[in-house]
Amino acid sequence: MTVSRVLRGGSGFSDDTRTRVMQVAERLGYIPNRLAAAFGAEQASSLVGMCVPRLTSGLFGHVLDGVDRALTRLGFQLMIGANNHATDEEEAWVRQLVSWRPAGVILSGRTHSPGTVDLLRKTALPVVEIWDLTTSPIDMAVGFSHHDCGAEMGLHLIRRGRRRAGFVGALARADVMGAARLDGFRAALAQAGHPLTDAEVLHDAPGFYAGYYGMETLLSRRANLDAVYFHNDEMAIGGLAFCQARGLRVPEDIGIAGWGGMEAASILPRRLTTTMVPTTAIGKAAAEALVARLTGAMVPEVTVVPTRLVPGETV
Amino acid sequence: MTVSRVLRGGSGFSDDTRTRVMQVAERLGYIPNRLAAAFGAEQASSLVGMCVPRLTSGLFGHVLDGVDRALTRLGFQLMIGANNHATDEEEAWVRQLVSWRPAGVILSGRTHSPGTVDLLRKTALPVVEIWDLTTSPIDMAVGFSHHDCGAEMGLHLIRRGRRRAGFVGALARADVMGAARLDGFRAALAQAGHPLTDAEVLHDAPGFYAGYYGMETLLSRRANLDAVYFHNDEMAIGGLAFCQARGLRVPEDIGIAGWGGMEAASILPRRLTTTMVPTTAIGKAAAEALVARLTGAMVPEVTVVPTRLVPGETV
DNA sequence: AAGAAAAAAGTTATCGATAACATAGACCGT
DNA sequence: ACGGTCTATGTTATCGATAACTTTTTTCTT
Repeated sequence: MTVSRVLRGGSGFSDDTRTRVMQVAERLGYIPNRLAAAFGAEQASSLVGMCVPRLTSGLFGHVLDGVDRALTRLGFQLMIGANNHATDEEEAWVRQLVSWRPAGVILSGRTHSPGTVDLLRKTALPVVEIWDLTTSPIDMAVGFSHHDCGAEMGLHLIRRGRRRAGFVGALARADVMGAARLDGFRAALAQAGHPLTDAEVLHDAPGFYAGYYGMETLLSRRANLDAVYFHNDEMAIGGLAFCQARGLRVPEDIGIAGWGGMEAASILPRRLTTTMVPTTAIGKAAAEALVARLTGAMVPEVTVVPTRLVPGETV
Repeated sequence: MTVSRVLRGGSGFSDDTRTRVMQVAERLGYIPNRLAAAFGAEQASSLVGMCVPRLTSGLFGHVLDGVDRALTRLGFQLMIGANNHATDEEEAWVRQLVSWRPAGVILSGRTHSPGTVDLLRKTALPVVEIWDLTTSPIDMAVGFSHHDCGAEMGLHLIRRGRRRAGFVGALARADVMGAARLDGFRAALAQAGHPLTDAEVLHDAPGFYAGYYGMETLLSRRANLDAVYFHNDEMAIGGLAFCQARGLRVPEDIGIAGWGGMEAASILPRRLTTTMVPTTAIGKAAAEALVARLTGAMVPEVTVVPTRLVPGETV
């Protein structure tokens, strides 16, 4: 017990004892067994789980980074998983995670299987849902509205005089967040009296290639489009590449807009019109909300981290 | 014990008992406590730790993805950390990880603090070092030689008639792998009789901006360069953007080469000359080597996953 | 110096899964 | 019916940290 007290930095031991314990621990190369500590203790462990749609997404890399930095600073360890936009994969992962008795969980998105919600409610684990806001989170939510992002961009295109806008997405599986942007975009255009002309949604990873070929497909169907809103910046850059290859002038012949605020988007020959998403800030806020909840602090149910539409030179 | 046997799918129980156990487990929403299992058992847990330089790197995102997919399939959970290219941060992370008594560790790079190596040796944990090959790994290594990548690109530039080559890097902290590429590049050029003209190494994150401004700096010092090799593709694209902004023709006036095989690099107006790195394959191979070692199979100490120089249209 | 109070150190029980061992029951051939 | 063999089920001890409690030692007060 004295050793345990010293190593955890509590009180109830003399300086002399502390020194001796430290020396022996050092000499033996003693490494505490967190497994035993977490197992025995009634209280929360220092393990946090986080599930992202895909580990290869540039945006989520930054979110992960924000979460990891915050958690490391606060003395937590991060366990990650990917759900590939499938709620059943997420449920399988959450089930595994819960068996490790973590202190909390960070999920991405607002859509979860009933089993996942049930499980998390039953275990009463602190949960932060990030990325897409929901008004009734399982526990806490940190993010922004994808619907509003789409609507804002729709309005922006209208204001810039665009009248025949299209959309190119790559909603692999059920990427409901990309779909929410499309919904918002469509709604804003309709409200302005110039409804969405056409949408091409590929069943593919949302990368440069998908943008390139999605643009090609869309233009082959509707040659008279004057703007295209892409699922994300990578796809928009792919679309831009297609325009250059075809000799289409941007923004004179056609406007291009992306989403996500990829670094490359601001350094292209023409700065891409896009929406900046504060990825790292979201990760940081999510980690801090989780830890605050653990320490018993009051935490707002929903934290809005605003996005910012950046008018570039492509619309 | 009967319940434990049933849930782990062993033998020594009747079909009737299995059914009853399953039903009750289902009804109670029973979730096994892996903490207790991993704690009590002498044998390895189903936890694997992985440390990457930065979570925001596109390449490492793919490596993580490869590792995660393979481990999930094999029934393991992944704990991650970032070392920001600092061996002491890596050591701190490894120390935390080891206290969770994981089944194995995946580290990136061949450079580790003596404390890290000591700790891993002492705990006799299976270790896979990925990304940069070493001839004497702590335990196992999966990757390729960065030095060779640089040398190969040096030779390629020489063969394409380039005689005054420069290098632009962004070796944040101690990115020894980028430095290894520069070493190989420099050696190959020197051997061919046309030594490296100049190198600009920024202390910054290796992204588009750094490439753009690194190129600007390098050209302001040496206007007569006929080729520049970049730390990675993102920086090369940044450099390319600078050339376009300045009206420099690529590859006529100056050649540009990158590294990493970023997806965007193959869809740019001019396909970037770069080196493709089989990121996902490395992750998969690392995970499989680790698990093979755990099951007692013979595992080669060093697994070479070859890179491929892709001649594009920028040199 | 005696006794109270505080500080330091020690003891026991606990968490849940499971290895190792023990027992109960089923089924067999003779 | 009896021992032998096999299968199904049960019992005990264990892993390491630590909460809760007890005992020992030190310090302080009058």
